Amino acid sequence: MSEQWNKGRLATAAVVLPEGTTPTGTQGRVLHAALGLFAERGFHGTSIREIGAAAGINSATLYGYYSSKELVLAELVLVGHRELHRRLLDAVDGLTDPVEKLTALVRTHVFAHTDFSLLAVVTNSELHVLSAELAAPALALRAASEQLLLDVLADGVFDVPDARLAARAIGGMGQRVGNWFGPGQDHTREQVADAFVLFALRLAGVRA
Amino acid sequence: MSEQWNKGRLATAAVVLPEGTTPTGTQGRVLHAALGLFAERGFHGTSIREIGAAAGINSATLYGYYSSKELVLAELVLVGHRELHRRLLDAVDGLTDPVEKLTALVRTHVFAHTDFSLLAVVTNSELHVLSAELAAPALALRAASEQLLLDVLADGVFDVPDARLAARAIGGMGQRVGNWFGPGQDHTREQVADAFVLFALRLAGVRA
DNA sequence: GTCTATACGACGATAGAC
DNA sequence: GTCTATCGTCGTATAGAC
Repeated sequence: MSEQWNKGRLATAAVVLPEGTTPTGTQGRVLHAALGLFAERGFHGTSIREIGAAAGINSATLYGYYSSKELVLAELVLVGHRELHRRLLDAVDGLTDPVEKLTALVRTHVFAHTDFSLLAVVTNSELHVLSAELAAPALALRAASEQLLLDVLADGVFDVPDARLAARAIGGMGQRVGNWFGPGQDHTREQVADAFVLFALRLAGVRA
Repeated sequence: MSEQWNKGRLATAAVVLPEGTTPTGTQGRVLHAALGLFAERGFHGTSIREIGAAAGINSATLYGYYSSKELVLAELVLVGHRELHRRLLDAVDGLTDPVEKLTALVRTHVFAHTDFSLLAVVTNSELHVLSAELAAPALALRAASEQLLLDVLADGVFDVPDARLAARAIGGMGQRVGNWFGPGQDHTREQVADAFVLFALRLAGVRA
């Protein structure tokens, strides 16, 4: 499912959620509506009435699916973190060579941020709104994803002054992709991924 | 001026603004209060009453200094962009060697994000709230700062597949520093800057 | 400059009919 | 499942006294 949207803190991008693992029907429309609005205006900048209108239902009907606005955000944030973590796990599954692993992780990270840029923005920039209890599952997934990169970088094959700083640098450059990648921009997702893989390998001291 | 603060989307950091170029007295307290609250809860998550309380004045008194909440944010966003741009200009002033220029830019960029992490976070993540008119001056400064990096990277000495993608990558890794750097973390600002300079040089194809 | 008091619209959420 | 109607609260901003 997709829809064009006009944003503000990000490039124009389609409102897309991972398929198969997210609700369909009215509940799915609610999630998509909330995703677009949260990405554009932020959680506190979006009202329950606006979400309802964008989903084609009355705001009161929303409460049949989610008992608070915060729970809508919690679901989006969890979906985003789950999708990224699942993809990263799949990407390194079966690989043994550290360079191949780093390549796969960066490539996958970039694609997650190009293919689901709105979800990435919401997931990264609105998580802080959630209560500690609601944020916890997402934070655990985030820590696990970071550890995946950290383990690869600490493998010994690479030449970095500090694996944690290298992980922060690589993670940061990938995370920002969600803020600028979009249709009105002249690089393909593959070009970005290829370039960022090269950057990450060089950054980690791999000589081509 | 500084004060401890407890956040959520960023590490614990002091509420600091550049000195000399920002208001003092009550107006200064308003700006500092707003900076801490906007960083922690976001613009829409912060009320005029909370800003007043944190500044030690009644919310109505605020309107003697700023005629709307949006104008408070606009000033912070402008201060942040102005400070970064000024520092970047100073950093490369007089330099001719491209490698030295890139080194100075990255180092300065990192320091701006370690020394004014709250301002960096607000500046980068709440700018989208402003109307086009109020955002314009900050966006112009941002474009100028990006161009500074782009010009250096396009100098010919470096080996990158695409200077714009390299600039995005370097900018992204630096920008994220504001979200995790803080007192409760075991790297000094110099360690971060040294590491990120090395990363940026390698990324740009400079062999050490 | 700073306060108290207040206007008034928008907010999240609920009750109850269909 | 979805609606209309509404509750109580909190939002930004202003008026006017001191």
